[in-house]
Amino acid sequence: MKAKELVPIQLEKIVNYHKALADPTRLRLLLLLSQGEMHGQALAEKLNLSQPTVTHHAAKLREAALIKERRDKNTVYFKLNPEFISSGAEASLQFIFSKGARNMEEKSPENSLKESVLRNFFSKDGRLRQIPAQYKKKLIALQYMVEKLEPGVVYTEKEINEFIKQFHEDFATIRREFIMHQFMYRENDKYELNPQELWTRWENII
Amino acid sequence: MKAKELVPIQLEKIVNYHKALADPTRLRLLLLLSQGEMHGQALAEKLNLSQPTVTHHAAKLREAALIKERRDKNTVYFKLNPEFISSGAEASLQFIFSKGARNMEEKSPENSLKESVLRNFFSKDGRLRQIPAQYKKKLIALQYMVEKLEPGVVYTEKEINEFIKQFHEDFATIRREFIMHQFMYRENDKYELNPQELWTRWENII
DNA sequence: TATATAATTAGATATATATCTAATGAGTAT
DNA sequence: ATACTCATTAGATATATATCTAATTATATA
Repeated sequence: MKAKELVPIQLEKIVNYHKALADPTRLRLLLLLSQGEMHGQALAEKLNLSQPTVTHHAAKLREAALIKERRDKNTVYFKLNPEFISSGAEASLQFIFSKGARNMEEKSPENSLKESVLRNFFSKDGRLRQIPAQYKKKLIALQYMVEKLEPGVVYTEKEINEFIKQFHEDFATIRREFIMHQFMYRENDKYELNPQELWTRWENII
Repeated sequence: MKAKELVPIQLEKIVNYHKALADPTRLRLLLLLSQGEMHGQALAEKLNLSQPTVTHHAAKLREAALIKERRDKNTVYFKLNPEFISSGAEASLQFIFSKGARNMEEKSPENSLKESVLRNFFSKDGRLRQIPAQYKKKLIALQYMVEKLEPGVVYTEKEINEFIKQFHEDFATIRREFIMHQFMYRENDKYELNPQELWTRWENII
């Protein structure tokens, strides 16, 4: 747990899924929610926790997409997101048994390249120092950023610009690259992620 | 993470399963093992870790029954225990969706009773202060201890005695109780756990 | 017996995180 | 406006844990 390591997105997602479930309080919370919707106060009572602690756990579960929330007046109701609970389990099994990842070697050139690109072109706080000139490296950098967008969500151009500005000032160029290399799809100034299969390669998982 | 909480065994098992998978290094390790058996040194190299760190992770994975080991000369080979990997995932899904746990209430009398027995009859280091006289409480204490044994393992009488002595001096009485209440099965001074269904009740999970 | 190799244990250290209290924010109702 | 309620954020603290190096143990071989 010493150095802040650079963990590939897919791997990180699986880790977060399991982290979310690796705590007895959160499991109890989910078990409660399996009986139906419940709001924060009720959870705090039933679980014998303070409200802030419930908020804390809810945040973790939300990040792992294990629960959904809705707000009514000033009360927040939580409920399970069952789809994601099982799909996460499936994903991690697939990952471990590496179905379809036969031709993925731990130390393939792709991986060391990816590592070095992420290390060299991104600063510690996650900003892109400069857009790589070399084609392959540029793709790696683009993919790294685009993976932080939510699949299925329709973004406005403004939102995309803001998103890209997190990483680099030149949002116009990068936005164009996103489209050009098929990471995203545009219609009437609305942007959406293309299906991952279009741009993910198994080689990049580890 | 403040007070050392008393976590029921089944819940703890699911937590440990997910903890084991909640670390990128361990996932990489499993992914490597999915290609086949590998020994410690090789893992250390491939993962860029020191040998002690590999031992550390291997221990976690072994505790969660995710890998198996065999020793040849002075080399230890690790391999996946695929059965457990998927059964753990299944168990946790079952748990969360609490199939068959309909009649389990968070604050059922059973649970508060269990909690109070565990709190009052076991000291902080896990020893049994005294054998509860009351039937229901005695069962709870016995179950708590017996759950620390490994299913499927055949123990000698001596081993069972040693095991019980961890908790209480009077191993003879407790050993007899184990048999009497169907927690264990004996033949020719060999002891084995009975199938859990025989003595676990869903009410006791939370 | 002495030496070599692999693994584990012990101990140190830095990071992560579960929990609390106190303060702040958000929304409603009087 | 004021007070009330639920939720979140900030900050503090204790525990857990991932990693390393050094020391020890286990097994094999010369």
